[in-house]
Amino acid sequence: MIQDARVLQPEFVPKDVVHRAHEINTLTSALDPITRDEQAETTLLYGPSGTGKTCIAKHTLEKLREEVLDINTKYVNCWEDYTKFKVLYRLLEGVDQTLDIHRQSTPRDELLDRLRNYDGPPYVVILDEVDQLEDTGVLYELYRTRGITMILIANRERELFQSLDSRLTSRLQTAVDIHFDPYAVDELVGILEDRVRWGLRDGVVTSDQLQWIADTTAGDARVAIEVLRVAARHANRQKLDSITDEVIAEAVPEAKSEIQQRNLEKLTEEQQILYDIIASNEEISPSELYKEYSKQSSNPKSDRMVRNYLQKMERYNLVNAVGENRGRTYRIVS
DNA sequence: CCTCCACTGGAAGATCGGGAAG
DNA sequence: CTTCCCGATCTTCCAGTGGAGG
Repeated sequence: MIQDARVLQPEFVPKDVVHRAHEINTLTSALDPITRDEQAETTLLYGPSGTGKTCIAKHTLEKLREEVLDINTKYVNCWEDYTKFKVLYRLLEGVDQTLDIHRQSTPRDELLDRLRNYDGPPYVVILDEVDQLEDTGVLYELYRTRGITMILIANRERELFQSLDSRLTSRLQTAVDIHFDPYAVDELVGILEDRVRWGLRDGVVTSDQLQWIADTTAGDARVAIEVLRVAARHANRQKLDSITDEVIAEAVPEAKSEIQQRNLEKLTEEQQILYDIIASNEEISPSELYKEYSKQSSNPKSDRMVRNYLQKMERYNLVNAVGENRGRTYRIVS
């Protein structure tokens, strides 16, 4: 059934990307100055999840590496590395400058200084989920650092700019914007067909079935590929010769809940308590939520901290806050 | 209109835990 | 071992917002 499981993993970046030619071209020409050893403009990639932003950024950078001998690149996911320190640390990793960084011997701004002093080949960095940064001031610092070209990825343009440093906002007027729309059904089918061809044995899934998967996933390639992965895994376990309609029907909700589950697992114990309380109520007011939380937690944190947790859970898209001020209630994202 | 109050989120400082030096 | 320093986490304090009710 499964010949190469890697192509069904979420991080997989194909060698050949069939769609998004326009986006790739725009990004490629924005990065073109690098081939002449000149400074390239910052690029901003926007679009909902599963529209190929990360994939296209990585893919284009890979092509650039084939063309330019002397270049450093680095991918940083700001969701995982959301502090200024971690982002800078990752970037130094990309140029092998972290060897002797220890927390004690490293004064506060040493990391940035080191990046500034870096005078190697052009350094192109992808900062994914950049709106998740707790301190976006680091972007301004990086913007001012010669030799570093940034590719910034965010879900929504407006939300990104709200969180940005005003000094940076004005400078990004000249940045190259690339918008990503959800995939059309036939594009999504094409993407799935490629993955099937590379990763599964011939004939295990029909094109009608791929069409069906594409239809139910609303242009989100991440979810569509996850459905395919879950379906292949199920069929494999049940020792079937091919993926049946039944298997797909099961895989659709399961894939969606697996994606949700992965986010839930990132929550701390305290955050789990909050999530469970909200989940057991249709909606709940902040004060009631905190009262209940204090009762259930063996080591309750302050209400201010709980507000931080809830903010984080909102960003993970697990919890929804409806209304402002007095009227606000929290509920679970279904 | 004004006051009250539940709620938000920024700022500043305390505390925690880990790693390294003495 | 103790002491020191760091980032991360958490608390404390507080100004601001806007709806409810006089």
